[in-house]
This record gives sequence, structure tokens and C-alpha cells, in this order.
Amino acid sequence: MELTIENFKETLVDYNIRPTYQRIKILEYLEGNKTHPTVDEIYHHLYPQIPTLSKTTVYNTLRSFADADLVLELHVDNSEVRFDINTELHGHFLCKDCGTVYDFEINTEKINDDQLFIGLDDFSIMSKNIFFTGICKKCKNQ
Amino acid sequence: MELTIENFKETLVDYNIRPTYQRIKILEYLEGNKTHPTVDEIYHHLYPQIPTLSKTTVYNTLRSFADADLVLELHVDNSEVRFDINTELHGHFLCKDCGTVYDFEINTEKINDDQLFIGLDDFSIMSKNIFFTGICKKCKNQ
DNA sequence: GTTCCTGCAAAAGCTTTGCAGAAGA
DNA sequence: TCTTCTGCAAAGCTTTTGCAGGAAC
Repeated sequence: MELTIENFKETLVDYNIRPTYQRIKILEYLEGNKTHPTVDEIYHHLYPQIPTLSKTTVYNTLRSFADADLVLELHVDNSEVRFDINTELHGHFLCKDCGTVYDFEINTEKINDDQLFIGLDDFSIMSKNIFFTGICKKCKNQ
Repeated sequence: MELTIENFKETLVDYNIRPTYQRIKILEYLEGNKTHPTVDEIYHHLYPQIPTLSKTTVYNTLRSFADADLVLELHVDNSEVRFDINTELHGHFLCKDCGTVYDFEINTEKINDDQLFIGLDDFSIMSKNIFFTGICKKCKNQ
């Protein structure tokens, strides 16, 4: 299936978000660039196409996307928030050398083993964040 | 074993950190208050005892502790960094209701199962952060 | 004596807020 | 038409930086 403006519009409507031009373009950017971008990166990439765009709108949009569970907020360090259009359970790996944030897969059966995490009986878990740091394959081979 | 000023001094020397009065008191605070405090919390708790203390020193000290792997930096959201004197592998749980950050235990054998996290072959892992959010037992029972 | 640390003030950087004009339903 | 959104400017907060005096070794 090809992703068109109409598809992004529909997605926004499905999530009860009014499909303005700015929001459609931001969603399109996130779908096409799964690199966990920051507000600043999104703003600078879209600015050439939307010269009237403001950072406030990017902030507002991502807040509404996150509130609607259309994106995930990543707090990899406390500098800038990053956003992930993939809201399925998965892990993140930050390479301390090149700064890339990689996704990695989590075995759902094994992660739900109730002997893996101890002491959370009677706690309601809303989100699970698995975040590793280290040196990626690419940087190791250089 | 009783923890005295001398013990904290020794710990700092062991970690190659010059044991100044401020650093000793900050370490003492962290050992006695395992609540993942912020810079602001540490500063305000110590200020009555050390009226000349500055926040800059608290920042500097925690940076040097973190660089020496004497404390862990926690990024639970992007508001303020929190610090954990427990550097053993363990998880954190943030209660969305009361704001408490709980520690929880991780089964070391199961977490090291190489089928749990997929796609990290040839990546060097330096730190593993497991961070859950939800509602804690206490808040659920109110 | 030399090196490193402390603490003040100022600056920097990310994010939020207030609000008037514009766009969506 | 009515509600909601955009974008500008200003403010808010946490954190960093520069530097002079002070403490540690």
C-alpha cells in the first residue's frame, strides 16, 4: 500500500487529531524517517517545504501525537526529547560514539516471564522502556 | 559496618575523587537517601548544614561521581536528572500518580538470555536501562 | 607551591505560555 | 459561525560556563 496524504489524514482522524497541513507533514516525516528525530531535526527538515512553520507547532503537534499514543517519546539523555512512530514494544540502543539510536527487537514471550522482573506484584505497568547504550557494530569496525 | 565520614572519604579516594567536604556530604546524603534525588533535592537537603553550598558544586560533584561510575544517572523524563547510588543492574518504576521512583530486581540469568533481545549481535553493550511506568501498589489501593 | 575545587553570576539550551490572527469543521 | 490551531515573542527551567578566591595535597 502506498502512503499518500490521504492516508496520513485518515490516520490523524482515526486518532481524533484534526488533520492540519502541518500535522500531516510532520506525520509524513516521521513515517519516512524512522531515526528517532528531535523537534529541532523535524523542524529543520520541514522548514524548506513549509517556510511559515514554527517550532511551537512542532512541539504542539508532537505533544498531541504522544497524548494520542500515535508516537512514543524517547528520553535517551536529558538534552532533547526524541520521537518514535513505532509504538510497538521494542528496545533502543544509543551508540555513544556516533550518536545513532537503533531499534532492536524484544522477544515478547520472554519479556513477559514473571520471574524476569521481581518486586512488581500489584503494580500496574503502563509502559516498558528498554534502553541500552554502548558502541554499535559500525563504529566497532572502524 | 557503620558508615562514618572516614568511610566516605575512603570510597572517594578509591574512585580517584578528591574527598572535599562537599563531596563527602553529598555521598553521605546519597547513601542515606536512596530515593533517586534530583540536584535540587540534594541541594536543599544539604543547604542547612552547608550554607555556603552552591548548586554548581552539586552539579560538578554528581558529574564527577557519574564519570567515575560511583552513581547512575536516571533520565525518567526530561525534566530533571535523578541520581542512584546503586550501580548494580536493577530496574526503575515511576508511579505516574505519586511520582515515586521505585527500584525493582532483575533476574540476571534471564536478562542475559541472548534470545531476549534480538539484533544486537556485534554491538558492545555498556549499560542496560530498564524503566517502567504505571501505578504503584500504594496508589492503586487508595 | 601547584593543582584542583568551590561558588557566584551570567549565559546557554530546550520547552512552555500567552495571545492575536488564521484555518478547519 | 464556532472551535481549534498556528506562529511569534517572551518567559521558564534546568544545566553549563567563566573566573577569582580558596582548599587539598
